[in-house]
Amino acid sequence: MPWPTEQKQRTRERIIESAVKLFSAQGFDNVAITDVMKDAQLTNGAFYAHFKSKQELYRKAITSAIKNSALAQDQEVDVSKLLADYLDINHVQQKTAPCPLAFLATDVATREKEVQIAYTDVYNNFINILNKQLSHSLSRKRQNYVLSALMIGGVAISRALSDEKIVLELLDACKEYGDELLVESNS
Amino acid sequence: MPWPTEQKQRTRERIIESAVKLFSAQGFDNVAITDVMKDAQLTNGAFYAHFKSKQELYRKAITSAIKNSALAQDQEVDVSKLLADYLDINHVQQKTAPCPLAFLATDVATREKEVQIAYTDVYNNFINILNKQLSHSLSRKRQNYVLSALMIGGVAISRALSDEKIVLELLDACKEYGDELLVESNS
DNA sequence: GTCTATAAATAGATAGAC
DNA sequence: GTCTATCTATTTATAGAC
Repeated sequence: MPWPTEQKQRTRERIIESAVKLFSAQGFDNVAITDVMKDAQLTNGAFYAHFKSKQELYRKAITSAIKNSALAQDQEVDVSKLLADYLDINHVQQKTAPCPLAFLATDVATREKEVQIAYTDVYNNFINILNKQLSHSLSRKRQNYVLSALMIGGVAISRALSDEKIVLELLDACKEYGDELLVESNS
Repeated sequence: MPWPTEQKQRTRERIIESAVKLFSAQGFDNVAITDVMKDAQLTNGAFYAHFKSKQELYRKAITSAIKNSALAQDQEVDVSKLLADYLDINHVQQKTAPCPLAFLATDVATREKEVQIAYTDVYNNFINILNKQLSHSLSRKRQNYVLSALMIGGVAISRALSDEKIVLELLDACKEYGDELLVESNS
C-alpha cells in the first residue's frame, strides 16, 4: 500500500488516543475493541482497517502515550515541576494525561516481548529526559533510576490503594524526597 | 455451614497458592480458573466448592500472598536484608515468592473496591513492618513511604523492562539508595 | 468434594454490503 | 473506510453423576 490519506491518519490517531485513555484506566484486558472504537466514535468492524490486532494497538498506544504525558516537552523540562505534576492526585485520578509507565507497569509485564520493548523505549526516554536536565556526576545516573522508581512506583501504588488519606501522604513523601534528591545532585 | 474439614482447608490453600503464583506471573485476566485448578491438580468444577467467584479468589490470593513473601516474618525483620532480597533479580523473575504489592499494582487498580481494600491492607502491613523496625522520628514515616515506593516501584518497573542490563542497574540503584535511607534514619 | 458436560455470555476477528 | 452481521474461541459458572 502506498500512502495513507491524511484523513485515515487522523482517524488512526483518534483510535490510539482512545486506547491510551481506556487501557490506562482499565487495563488491556478490561477494554474491548468495541469500547475503544465507540470512544473514537466508530464501530467494531472499522478497527481492522487500521490495525491488524488488538496487540498491535497496545504497542502503539504505549509508545504514543508518552507524547501526551507530563513528559511531553523534550526541550526544557523543569524537573521539579515535573515531579510535582507527576506525583499529583490529579495524575493518579487521570484528570491529566496518564503516564503509561506508571499506569501499565504490571500489565505490560504479562504481555509478549514486543510490548515490553515498547515500554522499555518509553522508560529510556524518561531517564534521558532526567539526564538531560541535571549534572552528569557519576552518582547522577543512579539518582535518576531512583527518581524514576519513586515517581512511577508512587503513582502505581497510589492507584491501587483504597484509602485517600494514605495516598496523599505517600505522594507527598515521594515528592519531598524527590526534591531533596534534586537539590543534592545540583550541589 | 459448621466447620470445614481439615482436608478441605488444605485443598483450599493449595488453590490459593496456585492462584498467587499464576496471577502474579500473568495477571488476573490472563489466568483462567481452569489454569489455577490444573496447577492445584484439580479440575474446573471443584473450584466452586471453595470459592463463590474468581473475584473472591483474587482477594484471598492478594491477602494471603504476603505470608509467603519476603515480608513474611512479622517478628524480627532485618530491613536491610529485606531490601536486598526484595530488589533482587530472583524476586523479579519469581524464583522466590512474589510480593503482590509489586506484581499486581496496576492490575489491582482496575478492579473493584473490595480488591483494592485487600491490597491496602497488605500495604499497611508492609509499612507497619518497616515502622516496627526503625526509630520513630517525625520524618521516619515519610521515609518509610519513600522506601516502599522505591521497593515496589523498582520491582514493578523491572518486570516490565525487556533489557536485563537496565534492570540490574535499576535494582542496584534502588538497593543502594534504600540502604542510605536506612542509615540516615538510624542516626 | 470432585468429576464431566454444558449452559450462557463475552470478545477478537472476518465477510460482505455500501 | 466504515458499517452490520456473524463466526469462532474462550471462559465463568452451573448441573448432575459418582
